Amino acid sequence: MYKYALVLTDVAKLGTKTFSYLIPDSMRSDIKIGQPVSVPFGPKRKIKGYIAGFSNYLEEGIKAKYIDEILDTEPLFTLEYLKLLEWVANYYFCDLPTVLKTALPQKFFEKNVKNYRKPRKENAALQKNEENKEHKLSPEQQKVYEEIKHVNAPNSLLYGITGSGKTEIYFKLIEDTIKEGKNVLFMAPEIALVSQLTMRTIKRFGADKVAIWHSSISEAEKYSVWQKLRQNEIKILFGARSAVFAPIKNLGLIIIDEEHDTSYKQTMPNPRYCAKHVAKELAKLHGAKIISGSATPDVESFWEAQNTNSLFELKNRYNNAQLPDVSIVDMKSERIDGNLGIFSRTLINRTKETIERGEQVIFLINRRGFSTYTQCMECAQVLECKKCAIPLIYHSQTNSWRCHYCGYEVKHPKCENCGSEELENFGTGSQRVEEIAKKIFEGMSVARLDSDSLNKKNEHIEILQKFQNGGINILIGTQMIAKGLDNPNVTLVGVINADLSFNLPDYRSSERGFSLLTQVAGRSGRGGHKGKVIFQTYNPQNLFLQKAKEQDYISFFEKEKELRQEYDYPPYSKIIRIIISSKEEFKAEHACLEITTHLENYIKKLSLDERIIVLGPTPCVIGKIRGEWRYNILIKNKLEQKGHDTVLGFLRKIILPNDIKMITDVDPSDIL
DNA sequence: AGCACGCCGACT
DNA sequence: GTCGGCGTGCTC
Repeated sequence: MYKYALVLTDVAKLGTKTFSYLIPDSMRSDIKIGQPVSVPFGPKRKIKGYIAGFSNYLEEGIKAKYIDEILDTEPLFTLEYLKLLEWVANYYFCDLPTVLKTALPQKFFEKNVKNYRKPRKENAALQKNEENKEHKLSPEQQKVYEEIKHVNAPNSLLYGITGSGKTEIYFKLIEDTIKEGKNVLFMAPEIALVSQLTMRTIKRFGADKVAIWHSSISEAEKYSVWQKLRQNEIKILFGARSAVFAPIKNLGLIIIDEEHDTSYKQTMPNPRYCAKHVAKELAKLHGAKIISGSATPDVESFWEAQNTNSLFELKNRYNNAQLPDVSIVDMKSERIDGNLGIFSRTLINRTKETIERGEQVIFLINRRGFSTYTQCMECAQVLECKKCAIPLIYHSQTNSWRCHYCGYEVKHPKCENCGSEELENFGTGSQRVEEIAKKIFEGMSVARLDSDSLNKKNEHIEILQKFQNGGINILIGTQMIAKGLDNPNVTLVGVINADLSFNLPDYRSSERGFSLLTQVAGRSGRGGHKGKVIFQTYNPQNLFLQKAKEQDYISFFEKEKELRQEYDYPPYSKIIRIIISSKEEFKAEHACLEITTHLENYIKKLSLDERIIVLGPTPCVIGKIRGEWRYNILIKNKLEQKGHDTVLGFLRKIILPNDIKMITDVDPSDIL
């Protein structure tokens, strides 16, 4: 019997600390990990906390108080669950309360601590099993399914070209898992895809014991799902990245669809976790299997799958549909011939022909807004956000200039340098493409879909539905439309500026560019008719653009692998990025330099400097955000866990003045 | 986060 | 001389 309980308080900013409280004799037999308790805190406060462990020892100089009350005898989470969250906190360098806040429904943190198990009315019953016909796998699908089924590796990667029918294989595996009496977690990178998959699954298996979990689900709903999961009332949980934290019982299978997608990594607030990585830990806890799938896998995932014999491949499109023909149009020669517009003659003609045949067209433009920058015509100064070191983007809908980072907006800007109002918009954003397309393709129905068209609640869905029903001839969109859109009537995809995707100063920009272009190309020709894809470019010799044209992932991978190895990038190292920021530029720079020097010495002393490479300090590519100047250090760790522990151990000792901030991003998705 | 303690300006 | 400003620091 333990004397003390370790209580995790839900008071913010308390760090990783748990507080030790004496357990009153009356509670000793009931108390369990995961129970919410009320404890005295400070001179006159009582706060809520959760039991996170037990101990018989007390640190010196601390006098323990007694736990006040157990608020609910039923624990909210298990010890295993807590271990998973602790792993996240340790690996991603943040504190446990922060992880808890991300993982548990907000309702658990409400001040009013009573009434945990309010009975909730059932949600409007989802429609049941409509069709119950046989779902036959193609011989290729069947073969891959059986291979995956019998492989011993805990994580398998299903690499299958766009339209090859990965989902049918998932379904088959889900069926088997449920037959074994185990439950399934099915993740997709974003909410729209989660909904699509859920619908498809419900049609197939019925709505019984299916639930959804992502950031747009209401807190009340999350709470209700949480309770059902704990009662083992859910068989399949669909969700975006935050669903890895759902307390699924008896988990047998985790599916990670579109596994290349960077949305699996949380970039913004702590914990900056990657759901794919957390899923591996989760799977270990349950002895569950993971199946990840993509047409353009993450280079690291593919590498790992190759090296662990857990790679499975679908080489053909389902129903013998063919991959589209991809061609590259050189916009430089288009200019030489006197066409200064954003559409090449080829793209214009193909578009008209396609629509005349009654088929549909997609234009991809990887930039929202009207233009990409605005310049002073007197002194050539580019209009920038005062708080962020990035150009302001003109938006024609609101007739204003906006910062895509901090949301700052001006209606009547003047040149920062000379005060002139003679400003001109350069470059191409989705709104400009829309405006020009409406002129060129007069009489055809043109619509735009990007995150700016999400303002009105259902506009997004309405546009998509209209497009699916054939009511829109040409759909213009940002990368949003490259994901999952399955319209068999689309036979032409035009990429307005294919270079944009490759030009970011980031080690993964080739991967992202290749993946975006391949994914969007995959939207073309999914039905009976062969599709066509046109990449417009000013840089037709770009190697990765060529690979995207060939739609040859393997060859892309081989080339990219060489580059990664040469420069010690993942998968040949793991990256930890440290961002130091401050309102004063010199403070950020100075602190960053100091940390770099100390870190380098520390690593040298341990004789690890061959295997842990410290780069920096350098100003971040985006040098200022919301008035904070940013410097960064990049650490390439070739020692796996040991290197990771060494670096984080060092970072834990750093204490900074409070006008200087430090962000640690483990396995960053970008380094901008 | 709260709520204390603490050390400097305008009031009965 | 005291009431109160919110800066910093601690809470098992």
